[in-house]
Parts: sequence; C-alpha cells; structure tokens
Amino acid sequence: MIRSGSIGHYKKILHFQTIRESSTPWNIRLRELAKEGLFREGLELYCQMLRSGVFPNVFTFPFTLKSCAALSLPFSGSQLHSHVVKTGCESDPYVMSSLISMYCKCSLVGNGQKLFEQSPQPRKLTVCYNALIAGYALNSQFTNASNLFCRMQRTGVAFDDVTMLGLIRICTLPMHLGFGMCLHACNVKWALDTNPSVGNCLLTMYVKCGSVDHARSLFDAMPKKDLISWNAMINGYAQNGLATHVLDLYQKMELSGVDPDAVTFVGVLSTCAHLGAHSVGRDIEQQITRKGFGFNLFLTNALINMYARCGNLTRARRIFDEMQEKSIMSWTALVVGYGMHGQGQTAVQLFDKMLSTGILPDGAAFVSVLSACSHAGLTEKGLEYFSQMDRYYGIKAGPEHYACIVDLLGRAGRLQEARELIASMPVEPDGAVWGALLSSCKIHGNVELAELAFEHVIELEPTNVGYYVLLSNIYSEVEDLDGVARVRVMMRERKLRKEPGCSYVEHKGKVHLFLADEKRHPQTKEIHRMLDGLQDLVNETDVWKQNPKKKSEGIHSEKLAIVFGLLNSQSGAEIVVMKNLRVCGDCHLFIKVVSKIVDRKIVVRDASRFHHFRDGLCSCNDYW
DNA sequence: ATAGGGTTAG
Repeated sequence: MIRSGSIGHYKKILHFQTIRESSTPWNIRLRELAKEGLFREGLELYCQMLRSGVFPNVFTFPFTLKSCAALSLPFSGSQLHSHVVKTGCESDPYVMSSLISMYCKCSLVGNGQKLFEQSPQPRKLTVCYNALIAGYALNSQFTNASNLFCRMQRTGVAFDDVTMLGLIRICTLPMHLGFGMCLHACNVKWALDTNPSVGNCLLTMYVKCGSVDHARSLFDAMPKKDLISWNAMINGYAQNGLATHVLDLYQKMELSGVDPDAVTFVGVLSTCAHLGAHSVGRDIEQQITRKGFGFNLFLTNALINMYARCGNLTRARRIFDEMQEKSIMSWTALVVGYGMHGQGQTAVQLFDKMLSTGILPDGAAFVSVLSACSHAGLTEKGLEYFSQMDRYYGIKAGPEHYACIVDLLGRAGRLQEARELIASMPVEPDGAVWGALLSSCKIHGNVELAELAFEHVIELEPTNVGYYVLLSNIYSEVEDLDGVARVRVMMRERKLRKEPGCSYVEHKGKVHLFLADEKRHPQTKEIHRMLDGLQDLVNETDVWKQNPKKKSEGIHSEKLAIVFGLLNSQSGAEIVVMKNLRVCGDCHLFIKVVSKIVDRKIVVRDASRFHHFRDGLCSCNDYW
C-alpha cells in the first residue's frame, strides 16, 4: 500500500542523466490501471518505475495525478508536482490541467488557482479553464466558477461541453437553478445529440434542486440515454423519495436492455429499504452476487441498510461482520436497524463499539443512536449522548437531534422538559421538533400542550395533513367533539383534504398497496368476503363487546392489507403491514382480536417517517 | 500513448 510521502524518496533519482529505458510500456500499464480504478497499484507502479531508473514524461503524470486525486492524497500529489517541475513537464498544458484538477479534488483549490494564475496566458488552454471551473464547482464556489467562465470568454478561449459540465454542476442549489436552466436552454443540442454527459449533468442538477419533473422530461427527451442517464434518474427518484417511480423505472431499464451496474443497485436498494420491500431487496442481492459486485463499499452499505430497515438484522449483521473495510455508513445503517426494531440496547452497544474502533461519529450517526434510545426508552443514555455531542465531538446539534430528544423526553412523559428544551434551542425548531412534541402529547393525552405544539407546527408546515389528523385524534380521545370539529373547519378553510391513509404488504417480490375502501385490487372480492367474516367473529368476542374505546370504523387500509396477507402468506407466518401511522386512523383493538382469532402474529410498522407516501398514494394501482 | 467532465450509501 502506498503511504503519502513515500514518493518523495525517489526525487534524487530524477537528477541522474543516464541513458534510460523507454517509459512507454510503463505509461501504457499506468493507463490500464487508472482505467480499472486501481489507483494504489498505479502509484506503486510509478514508484517501481522510478526505482528502475525510468524517466517519467508528460504521458506519465496525468495518470499518477489522477490516482492521487482519486485517493485524495494531496501530499503525494504535491510531491508529484515537484517531479513535474524537475522533469520540465510543467510547461505542458495537459499536465498542468491534471495538476489543477488534483489539487481541487484534494480540496486545495487555492493551490490549483495559484498554479493557473502563474502559468502564462498562451499556455492556458480550454482544458486548464475546464479543470479549474470544475474544481470550483466541486468545492461549491459558484461565483468563482461563473467569473472564470466570463473571463474565459473575454480572453477568447473557446469553451466546450466539458466547460458546460463544470458550470452545470455548480447549479445544485435551488437559488442557482435559474442560471442552470439558462445553460440548459443554451445546450439543448449538446444535451440531446452529442454528448449524453451534458444531459446527465443537467438531469442531476434538476434532481438536486428537487425538480424531479424537469429531470424526467429531460430524461424522456434524451435520444441517447446511457447507463449513467438511467442511474441518474433512478437515483434522483430515490433521493426524492419517489419509491414507486424508482421500481417502475428500474423495470423499464431492464426491459430496454440496459445492464444495471453497482450504482443502479444502490438506488434501488435504498428504495427497498424505505419501503420495507424485503424480498425485492433480496432479489437484488442475488443479482449483485451473480454480477460479482460484492466488494463495492457503497453497495455493501446499501445492502446493510436495506436488510436492517426491513428487519432482517441477522443478515445485515452478517454482511457487516464480513466486511473487511467498514465506513461510518456501515455502522450507522446497522444502528438505525437495531433502533427501528426495538433493540435499543444492541444499537447503543454497537454505537459504543464504533467509537472504540476510533471512528469519529458525525451528525447522522448521533441521530441514529438518539432515535434508538428514544424508541427503546433509554432516556438517560440518550440524554448522555446528546450532551457529549458538542462537548467531546464538536458536533453542534441541529433540529434533527433536538427532534430526537424531544421525542425521547416526550415518550418518557417528561413533556415540560421537552417544551423547555425547545425554548432553549440555539437553532430554530423545525416541523419535526414540534411534531415530536405533538406526538408525545397524544401518547400522554396532554391537550393543552398539544394545542401549543400544533400552533407552531402548523406555522412551519401548514399543508402537512398528518398534524391535523394527530390533533383531531387527540381531541377525539378525550371526546372533545368541538375540538374535532374545529380541526375539520380549519382543514376545510385551508382547502386541505386528509390524504387517504394507505397500508401495504409485500408478497412475492411485489408490494401490494391499499387505500381505505380500495376496490381496485384483483383480489378485492375475496378480501372483502374474508373481512366481513372476520368482523362478524370479532363482534362476537367479549373483548370487543366490553371495550368502551371500540369504534365502528370503516374499512381501514390496514384491515385490507392484513386480510390480503392472511389470504396469501403461508400459514403461521407473521403478517407484516406497513402503514403511515400519522395519517391513518387506528384499529388496534381489531388487530388484537383478529390476531387471536386466526392465531397469527400481526405486526404493523410505521412507514410514515418515510416521506414516500405521496408517491405511493398517487399510483395505488401499481403492483409490482 | 497524455487533459478537463456526467451517476452511488447512513
């Protein structure tokens, strides 16, 4: 393995002027290694080349510099820079652009900039401008990049499609989307005909700005779609939480004969994780194994995440244990999994083990462990972590951490403390923070505080129907019918309709989605027949008759999903229903009784923390 | 034979 610094030892060799072996075969091998992504091997070969007394030339450095950039080894990179100077290659514009790019990718934009400015004007070719513009883009320096582009035009240096790629990349914030759309307008021809990269880059820009619809129309309009186009679109949907679109597009991709690669699977797996689509995910894993992608860190982490969120912690753990190189993503994904499935102790132990391994936690890692503590009722432990965040690790708590702690205190019944914590927050509380307080008020039946939390949460997220439903349920639990009516009026005034609640069950690699009163499912008749039968049985039981809280509910989506599960799963297997708890009404008692009657375990999992529902609801006919 | 650039996880 190459250590940064080791390249320096060979500098002396470069002084000797003897007859030398040709560098050509070495350069060719270097090119091959770079192409295969074997960057460490490439750098080792370079050292070997110097040891053998072979002189590097202008064809050598681009490959080695690329390796330093890819591995983010600025020290080795700057040593290569000195080799470039020693061998007189610095006057070569291509080597210079490689150097600029290397510095920028190692976050040393200043060095790249200095190099660029020091070089005389005639030597600054388009590639040099491109390298620096891309470097600015990589380091989110919007103004510098656009200024350099202006300067390029003033100086009369031609720009090309690669210049455009750099410029488009800086428009990933909604505030810059206007500029990006101008670039799109100017580049229609390139984007569509010549170079799919430009289209892919524009597509990603739209996705990152949240304009998925723009991205999709561009995608549909591209005549030359390559693998990366498909990946960009699939991952775009995945990042914006449009689960059905991801699976839909993935299917279309397979049909159109494009071979998915590791990047494709990362997006699809993340969607499976959010949907709890365990068997789709397992299917993907088999494909991955067949294709031999097993060693990709991104992919392995995506797999762990998928299994962990789907509740298959044994499998997630096994993949995790077998990894030779773990990243913070791997640990966090597993902590999230244990936390989600009620194994808070294990989550905490794992998090502590991560710390003892020397991995520094980041903000997201703390979110995972804090939420695990809150779900498992490990209140003190959670508060301890929270206090350590800034003190030991210098991580400032964001609203997402406060939301966890409010939830933690709230579940423990410490509502006043939760409220005081919100008041003391150095950052503005967001909807999730007040929402957590509101949910806690529902658990503990605190109407007064609920009203306060509701006022705030509605100000921040006026169109989030879930909160209205939550408050209405709080009122109805204390039989405050005026309250319920007030919420109804408020919703009507704001033209908000309660989104139909939805539930789904996974069966044989397909996700079957049900709305309340859903009649479009192919098995509707059977389902209703069985549901009616069950309801009759339920009505006869003593538990049902004696419970004052029973309600004459309508046909909840989860009832349909449960019955579908009963009809289609093996006898004895547990029925897992995913449901957006915040929007759906409850039928706990019904489930409890049915579970006794049919002697099956029925698990209802909360899927509402995933914002994927809007999408699912729109296409309730999709079974895949 | 050399350059700059597009897609990926918690």
